[in-house]
Amino acid sequence: MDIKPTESELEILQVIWNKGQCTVRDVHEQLAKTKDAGYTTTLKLMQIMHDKGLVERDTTSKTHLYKALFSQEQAQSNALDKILSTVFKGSTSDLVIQALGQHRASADEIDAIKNFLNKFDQDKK
Amino acid sequence: MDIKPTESELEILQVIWNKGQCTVRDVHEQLAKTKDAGYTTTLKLMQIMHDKGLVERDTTSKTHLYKALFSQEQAQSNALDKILSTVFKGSTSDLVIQALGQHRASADEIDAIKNFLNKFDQDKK
DNA sequence: TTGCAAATACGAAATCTATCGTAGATATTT
DNA sequence: AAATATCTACGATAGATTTCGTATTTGCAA
Repeated sequence: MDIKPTESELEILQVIWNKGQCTVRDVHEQLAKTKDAGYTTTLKLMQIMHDKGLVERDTTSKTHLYKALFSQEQAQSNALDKILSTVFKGSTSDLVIQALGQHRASADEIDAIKNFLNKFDQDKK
Repeated sequence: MDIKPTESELEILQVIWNKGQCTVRDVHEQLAKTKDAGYTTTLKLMQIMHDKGLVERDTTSKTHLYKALFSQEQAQSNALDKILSTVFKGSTSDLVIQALGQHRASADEIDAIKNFLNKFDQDKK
């Protein structure tokens, strides 16, 4: 998959990832909470996303149902690659440390990370 | 500062961050290593960046000198905020774990992160 | 079945971004 | 001083992205 969602497409994908399955109206109403764009704008974007293969849709009933074909994991991976190379000079540790410093993580989260690091160490041996 | 650098602008900022101070030619020659765009393209972009307030410039001599007004730290912070909200559902630990899993970190880097986490714990008490 | 509401399809305009050509200004070299 | 090289200024274009208006289709209700 060598297709990169645009900014607006990512916004839409977010909604779809959350609900699992969406109509255009679902997406549009969610977006309308923070943004204001017309309904047909959202529709058009979702049609384009379908053309690009970012989503699939079920057209059996009048109101189409969209599902994501582009996974959140893929988006995460792409996003990390990009900011690592553009603003972190490729330093993963810089990124991690800054992320932790900037956004209060809960004790549970910290534990999760520590566990991960320990497991990581073991794998290396 | 509510100005968001574009992709190309970030490429240019990277060069400026590294050198601290740049002429258009400096930037252009650096970019030319990986890309090919005309000199005036780089010039134009840097002029736009100046209009936007992303950089300042010293115009006392014929060849202008550019400095960044938008810091790398700021770019990092923005980038993290953005991908956290768009693709990581706000979960810092997901982001961190994925970053570490995806990009091999050196032992030193891992240590640095562990130290940071420990220090973090202490601060909380 | 007729009319209405809600959905899709589609073209086109409006923006934004990046690229480049050309003109004019400023230094440098011969 | 004249020619040459280098730089900035600036407008115009091309391409990508986003937005929207209008037409058409579909289902439902009166």
